Amino acid sequence: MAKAYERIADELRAEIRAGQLNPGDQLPAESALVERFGKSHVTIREALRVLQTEGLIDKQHGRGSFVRRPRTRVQRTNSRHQWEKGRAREPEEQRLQTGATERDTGLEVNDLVFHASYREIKASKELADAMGVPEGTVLLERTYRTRYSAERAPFSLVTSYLVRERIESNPDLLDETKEPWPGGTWNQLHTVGIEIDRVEERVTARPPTAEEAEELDLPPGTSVLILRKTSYDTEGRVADVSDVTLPGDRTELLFTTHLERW
Amino acid sequence: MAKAYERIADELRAEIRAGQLNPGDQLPAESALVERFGKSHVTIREALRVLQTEGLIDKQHGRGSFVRRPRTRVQRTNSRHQWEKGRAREPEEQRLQTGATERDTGLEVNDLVFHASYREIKASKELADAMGVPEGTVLLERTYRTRYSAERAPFSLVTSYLVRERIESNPDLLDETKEPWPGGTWNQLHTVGIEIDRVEERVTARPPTAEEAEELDLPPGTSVLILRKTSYDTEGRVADVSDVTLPGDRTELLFTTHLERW
DNA sequence: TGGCTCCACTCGTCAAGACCTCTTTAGGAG
DNA sequence: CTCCTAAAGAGGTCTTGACGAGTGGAGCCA
Repeated sequence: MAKAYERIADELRAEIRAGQLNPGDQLPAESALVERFGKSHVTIREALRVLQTEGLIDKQHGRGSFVRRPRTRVQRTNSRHQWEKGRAREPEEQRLQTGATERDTGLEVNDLVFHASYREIKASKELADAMGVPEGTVLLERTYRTRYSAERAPFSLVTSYLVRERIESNPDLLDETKEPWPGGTWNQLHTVGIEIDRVEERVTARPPTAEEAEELDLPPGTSVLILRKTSYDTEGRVADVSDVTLPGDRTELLFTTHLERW
Repeated sequence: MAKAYERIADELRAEIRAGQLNPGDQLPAESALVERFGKSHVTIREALRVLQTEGLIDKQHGRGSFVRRPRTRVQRTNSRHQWEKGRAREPEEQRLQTGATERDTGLEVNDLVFHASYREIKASKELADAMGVPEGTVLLERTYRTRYSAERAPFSLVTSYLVRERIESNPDLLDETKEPWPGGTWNQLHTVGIEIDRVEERVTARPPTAEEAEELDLPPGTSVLILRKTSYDTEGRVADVSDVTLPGDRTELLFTTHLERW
């Protein structure tokens, strides 16, 4: 004896998968489903909630429920790192002309970068471990969002960290009145003679927090990709660490690995 | 005038974040929360549902609600590809001794591979594009699960594809009575002289489908990582394609990118 | 024509209550 | 001492019913 709301969810899910209901199509109104399944309002809503958290439908207050349309994804590649490394030592005028590196189905776009905050913090245990420094070490923390030109919602929330001590030899970098972007973290590192040798990227996924859902404009039934990027210099020391939150329904990470010959 | 269930969810969420409630701790019973907030059963449940889909709490029928404990993650690296490439040409006895490649916090483990199905299919439009062959081309499809030694639930669902024609020169590979595993896809390719040159991995994230949640034993409030791995041979042709579904709460993908020197 | 209001239709929130199922434990039967 | 059972206490399902709130169109009015 299966539960009523599960049976209803199963039936509607099957209809969507079978193509009886196509992306963008409106589902019958809740009142119609009450009739059709002979169950109460609340039970019908429970069934729809299941489909919503699966990301199968979008519910719109006052309008109805609709089969969700797949979103076009912005691609973020690891080959960009090589490109960014080169860019980091270009003179400033030149850097300003080339944009950022996100691509959308082959189409290159600039992202607008919104600088939100730039401050000094003391490394927590977790961060200290990640950066290979003692707990309490002074770090520079930069937080920003990137926004896809055409879209309203940001497509990434970024927090990046540098060890203050390692870039102190260039006093410009510590001047808070100076906008540290554009140029980017690697450019800062370049100015103090640090060369990046390799990048490690750790990827996980989870549901968005309430704040992330708000900021990235994520409807129920979506996930976020969590990416921690760690750059190492040529001596094997951690050069910088970035935490990136990406909308799971609009992002594709592309990693290319070249293998050695036999 | 915020909605009651949101206020309640916010308050409980704040308590969890502040550490008043620690991972593993039991939340007050629903009946106690009804008292505390002066709201009805359904409203309290609605609030808890919010926290559940955020992955903050686990609800256990008959026991109570508990603050979710972070799960230990199994790491899947891209450096494994190089290792697997070498392994593909080892003699069979030797391959059987070395296990698979998942690692758990530095500890190497064998995964048990459960072979589920092996069959021939005709390439759909989508797959044909991915493999660079005409639609309808005959493919070999293999589906299996890997299971982490200590755990009950699988930690990946895999479907991989080969172009039949390209491995026909080794009739052993087409014998359905022969277990194609272990050895792996790349070993099959090796026996017909195909060498892998590079691997592209595309990663996205979304909520699990009902079936994935079932198979991977995923509680509400978790995501899955979707990984499509495409291998290219030394002539730039697609050698094989694999679709992998990974539990987002138990998996960390680690990609290392080496940069060229200045 | 343009703009406004009203209304029908949609989904959203909340209540109170009945009854079910699951877990745990205490206590009794063997 | 072990095993079983009953009961308490937890969450799960579902109903009926009442409002609240967003959307969009029909029709009125200036």
